[in-house]
Amino acid sequence: MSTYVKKCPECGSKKIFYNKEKGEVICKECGYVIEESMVDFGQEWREFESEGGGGESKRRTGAPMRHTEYDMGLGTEVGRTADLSKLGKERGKFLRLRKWQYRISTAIERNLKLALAELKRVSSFLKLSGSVEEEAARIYRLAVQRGLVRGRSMESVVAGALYAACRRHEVPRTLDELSEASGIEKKEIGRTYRFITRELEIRIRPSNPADYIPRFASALKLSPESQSKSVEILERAQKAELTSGRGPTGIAAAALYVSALMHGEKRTQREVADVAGVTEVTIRNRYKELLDELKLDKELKKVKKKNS
DNA sequence: AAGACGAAAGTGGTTGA
DNA sequence: TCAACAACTTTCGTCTT
Repeated sequence: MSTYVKKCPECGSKKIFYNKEKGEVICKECGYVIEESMVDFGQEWREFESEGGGGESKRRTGAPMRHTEYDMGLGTEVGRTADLSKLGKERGKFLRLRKWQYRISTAIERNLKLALAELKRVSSFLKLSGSVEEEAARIYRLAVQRGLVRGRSMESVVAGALYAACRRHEVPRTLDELSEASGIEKKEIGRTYRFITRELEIRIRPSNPADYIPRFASALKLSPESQSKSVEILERAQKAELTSGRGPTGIAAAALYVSALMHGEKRTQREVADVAGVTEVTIRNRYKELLDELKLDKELKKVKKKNS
């Protein structure tokens, strides 16, 4: 998978700690800050209406900037109003230029229209929120501006942008889900995702296993109690340094599996594995680590006695 | 019979020389 | 650029419920 940190680049230690409040990833061994808080990609559009008083002066004219509109409501054109008769020799050049510009811009617009249509399709398939969709559109637009689409299919860049947007908004989807929704291979999405985030210098911190819990839990129809228990387990796992370098989905799946057991809502490893997009083996491994390190086996036995 | 468990070999990606 | 490596998967045999 993608960009969760495995080792400290400074001292090579694997003791890596993830501090959500500060948005930092720190090596416990040498204190090296591996990832700073992310670049501010805050929304361009803000609502000033509700503020009493001075709001009026700040308000923009015209429609809000929406990145999902294919040309943001703006457009550039080589002047139409120039007096052609004054141009003399330059006239031909001017017309050619205008034609060229027209061709290029319509080509870009067509591409953007297509891309945004695809983006909306995939995003509604995954039931993503509007703000994630906006973010993805922004990322895609940036990618186009930097010429990063060249040599890649438009669809894969869209998928990569969506994947990145989801993670920035801490509602991560798995590569498998993106792959299913977009019809692009997992590998390809991962590749373009890595490429565009590197080129655009979009910093994305390692995804937090807890972000996956709500979705997985509801897919498994687990009670809210099990769900919050699994989050608690995850917190303890982080403290025990069980999470760094591991696939976040596997850890989330194992935590859910245990907490379901503890609340008498047994799900098979296979069921959990399927919704989390990992194998039973991975769940078993994480599960075993959780029991060993967090002494959960005692709690489990208590529950078992209760039930018998 | 289904699910859980674990060993062994294979895959794709990262890292460090 | 290449080899070592860690995480994860696939496959399969055995044990448990």
